[in-house]
Amino acid sequence: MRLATWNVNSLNVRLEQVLAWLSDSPVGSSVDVLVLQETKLSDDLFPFQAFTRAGFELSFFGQKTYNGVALISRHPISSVIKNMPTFDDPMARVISAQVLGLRVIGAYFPNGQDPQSDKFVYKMKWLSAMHEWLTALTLQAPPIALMGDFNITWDAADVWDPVGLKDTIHCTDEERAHLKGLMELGLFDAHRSLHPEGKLFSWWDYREGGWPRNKGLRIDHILLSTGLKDRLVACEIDTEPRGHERPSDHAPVWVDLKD
DNA sequence: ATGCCTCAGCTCCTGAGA
Repeated sequence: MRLATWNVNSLNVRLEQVLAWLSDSPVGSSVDVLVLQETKLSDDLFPFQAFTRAGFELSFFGQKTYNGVALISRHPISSVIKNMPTFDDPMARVISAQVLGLRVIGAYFPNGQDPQSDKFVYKMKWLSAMHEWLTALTLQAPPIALMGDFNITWDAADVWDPVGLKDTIHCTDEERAHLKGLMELGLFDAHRSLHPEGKLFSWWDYREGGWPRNKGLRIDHILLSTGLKDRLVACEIDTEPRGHERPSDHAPVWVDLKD
């Protein structure tokens, strides 16, 4: 089973790339469940039929201009939850469903903008809410895959310039404490567990030649229940789409789990 | 340089992203 996450930075702009990735690319054509972030589309404008015609089941939850998430599956999905039941959020950031025996969660964590800003305060509250919700979920039976754009690096190994970017957004101790706090719930970072050397990135700034110079961050993650550890066989970042014409600034991240 | 790109929209500039 292959699960993937991709922040597409506007599904309106990236629709053809997403469909082509799912149908033709070596990685995407084997994806069973894909979660998207930053679709930036209200539900009435979501290109629902483009996916159903291609044979997918899906659920989506969005708003105009900002945020917006979707869960796209080649298998039946059930028990869809939009946002976190315990957190009244005006922004469309979380979608989850039961699929292939897993609770798959696609999440667009807040950016936070600047550690001194109100948006950072919101990010911290949102992270506390995620911890609270996952505490309840992990007490229930199914294994969990929490995937998405976390907007947090784990440590220096996820940062192209850890000295220059020390204590900037995505790299503060406060954000990282929240991220590591999720591991107390029995989750682990699939990518790091297979790539302990780090320095592999999932996002590159559009500015300053971020992509050609490999000046990136690893902020898109797949966290799995520890019970899935024996089934994990691969976790990779598919950098190929980042080199497309009009690319998203994020690359897809995927895991393979044994049946 | 509080910028550098890219995207959306109360759209030809501005706010936000990360």
